[in-house]
Amino acid sequence: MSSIIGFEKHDHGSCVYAALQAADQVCQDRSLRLTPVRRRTLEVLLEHHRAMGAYDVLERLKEDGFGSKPPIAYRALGFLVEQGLAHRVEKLNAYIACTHPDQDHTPTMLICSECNKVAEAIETTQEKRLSDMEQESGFRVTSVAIEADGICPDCNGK
Amino acid sequence: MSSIIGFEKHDHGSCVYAALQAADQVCQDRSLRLTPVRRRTLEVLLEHHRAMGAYDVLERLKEDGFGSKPPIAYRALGFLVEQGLAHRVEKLNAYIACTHPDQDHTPTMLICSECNKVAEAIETTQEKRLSDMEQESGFRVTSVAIEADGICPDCNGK
DNA sequence: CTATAAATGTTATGTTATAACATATCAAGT
DNA sequence: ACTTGATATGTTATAACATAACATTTATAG
Repeated sequence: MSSIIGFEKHDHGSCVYAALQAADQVCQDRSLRLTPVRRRTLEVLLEHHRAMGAYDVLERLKEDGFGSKPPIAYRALGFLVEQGLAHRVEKLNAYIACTHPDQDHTPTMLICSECNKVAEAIETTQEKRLSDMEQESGFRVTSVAIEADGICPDCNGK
Repeated sequence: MSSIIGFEKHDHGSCVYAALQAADQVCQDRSLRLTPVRRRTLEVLLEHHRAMGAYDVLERLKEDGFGSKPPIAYRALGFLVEQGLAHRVEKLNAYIACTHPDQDHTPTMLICSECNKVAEAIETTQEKRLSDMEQESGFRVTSVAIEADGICPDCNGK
């Protein structure tokens, strides 16, 4: 059983349902509000295992009668990302629903440069590394970026 | 001895000199031309261990009498990145000189969200991982993105 | 000394993102 | 219920990042 969700066939209906359930739970637990825009934004992202640009999301929201200006989408996406319900895919300047929002994790994104599909790998153990996942999923890696945000020693000292 | 270059004090003059030397070597080896714009672009990036936006680089190039339109900078940066002489920092939409252009490597970028300084960690062994580097460098990680480009199994099959 | 390829340069435009401010909605305390 | 303070939504305007398409120049091989 692979820990990589996105490439192989799966019951997408329940995949979506579970994600929305998880989102409700997360918000309840944290006393946050999964408002209509936010929920809709997540639904839109959940439709396919692809990253979507903020403007594409916005387009969809606009169709549904929500606001039509960039901040509408950026704020909803920002909320979802903050809460771990979605991830930002830096290499694509795009956003994707998280496939396992319950666990705290470092997302590892496998981005197909042909079809643009994106799968998210779960680091089940500390030992798992990309080459293993490559084996496991049949994804052929051409380049990797690892980027950590944080506070450097100098700034830490202050 | 740490494998992370950027945060701690070092002889920056020789650091720059070495990088330019390496660049000359790389281009010679590959029959590529380190033209004036390209070399100057690298020099500009090498001035500090920070990522620079393409437009900031462009500003500098313009001052030196090179072309003043975005493609000038993007092309030079693209060349440097392709040849492994610089890296693109996805989280910042910015570029930084590589601190060890000789070795083929997966860059791991440590980005300080306070001062914007960026250090590049070398994965000396397969075993090294971020938590170790954190220990070693005093960099406190708040979030990590691991992103792999490649070809997914579906596209691979075709 | 050409012919060809590579690199540089420009114009124009496309894409992604945020600051700043106005309005509406919610939730807690009275 | 009513006010208040916080949170969320919405708008305008603009900033920041990036590339397509084409013209011109410069290097290099024949």
